[in-house]
Amino acid sequence: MLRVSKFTDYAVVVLSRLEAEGGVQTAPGLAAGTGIAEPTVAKVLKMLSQAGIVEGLRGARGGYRLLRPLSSLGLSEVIVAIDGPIALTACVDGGFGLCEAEQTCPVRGRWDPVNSAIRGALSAIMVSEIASPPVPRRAAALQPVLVAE
Amino acid sequence: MLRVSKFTDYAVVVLSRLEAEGGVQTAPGLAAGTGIAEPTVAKVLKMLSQAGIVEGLRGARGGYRLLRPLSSLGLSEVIVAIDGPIALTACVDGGFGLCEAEQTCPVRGRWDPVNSAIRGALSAIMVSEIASPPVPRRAAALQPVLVAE
DNA sequence: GCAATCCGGACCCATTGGGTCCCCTTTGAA
DNA sequence: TTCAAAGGGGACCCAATGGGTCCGGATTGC
Repeated sequence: MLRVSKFTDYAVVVLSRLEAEGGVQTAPGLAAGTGIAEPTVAKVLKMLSQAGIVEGLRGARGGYRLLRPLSSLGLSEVIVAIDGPIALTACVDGGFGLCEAEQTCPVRGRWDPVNSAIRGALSAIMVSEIASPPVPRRAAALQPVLVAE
Repeated sequence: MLRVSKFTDYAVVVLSRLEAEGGVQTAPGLAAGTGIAEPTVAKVLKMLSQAGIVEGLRGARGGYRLLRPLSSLGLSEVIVAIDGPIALTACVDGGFGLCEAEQTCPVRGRWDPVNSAIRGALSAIMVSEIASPPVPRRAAALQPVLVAE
C-alpha cells in the first residue's frame, strides 16, 4: 500500500508543536498539547533525538528542543529517522545473498531507480510545508498512512 | 517503512515474463516460468485484468494477454492496481469525517503535496525500466518490499 | 459433453506495526 | 545532601493485515 507508519505522522505533529511553542518542551506537555498518548510521544521524541533532529535534555527542568528549523528539515530525514531506510524492495542497493533466488530473479536490483526517485521527491519537501500553518492548534490521534493516486 | 507489497513486485515479474514470451499465457504457465506459486500468480493476474492492464481469455486455450507494452505502462498504474490508491496518510484528498479529531488535527490534509510528489515520481517510471532486461530468465520468489535511503 | 481455464470469493496463518508499562539514570532545586 | 522531575531504554502485548491456499462456479474450445 505504500504506506508510512503513523509514527512519522505523529513526528510531524510533534515537531510542528515543538516549533510553534519554541524553547524546551517536556514530553508530557507535548502529549497534552497534541492529544497523542504520552508514551507514544516519548517514543517518537526518543527516535527523533537519536536521529539528531531534536535534543533531549535530562534531569529536572529537562525536555526536548529543536536542533533545526522545520523549514530546513527534509521530510525524508524524518521518515528515515522513524521508519528506517527508504527501500521499496528487499533486494535493494546490493542486498547480496538476501534473495534466495538471485540467479533466477529477473528484477534483482532493478528497483533502485524507483527508490532514488522517491528519495528525491521526499527530500525536496520540508517538514514545515506539511506541519500546521501559522495557526497552531491542538492535535489528536491520527489514522494509518498511505501514498495514493 | 514505506514499503510496497510483494504483490506489486510479483506483478512486475509476471508482466515482464508475459511480454518476454508474447501472446497468450496461462496462469499455471506463468507460475512455472516465474517460480511464483500458481494461486498467487492467478491472484496478481486477476487484479491486473481488473485494472485493464492485461486481458483474461476464458475457456480452453484461454490465458492472459498484455494490453499495452510495458514501455508505456507507468509503474504507478501497477501499484494502484495492486495496492490501491497511493496515499501516505489516511486523511488524504478530502477524507472528511474519517479523522475523529478533525477540529484539532494540525496536519489535516497537509500530506497532499507529498502524495502528489510521489505520484509524479512513480508515474515517470515505466515498468519496462524495472522489468528484466533484454535477457529474460526464470524468476523466483521474492522478498518483502521497501523504499530506502 | 468433456476438459481446460479463468473468475470470484472465503478462509487461515504469520508478521509486524501500534501502543503500554516498568525501571534506571540524570540533574536541577529545595 | 536529598528529592523530585524528566529523559533513556527495554520488554511486552494486542490487533490489523498482508501473504498465501483452497474451493466451487462460469465459460469456451475440442
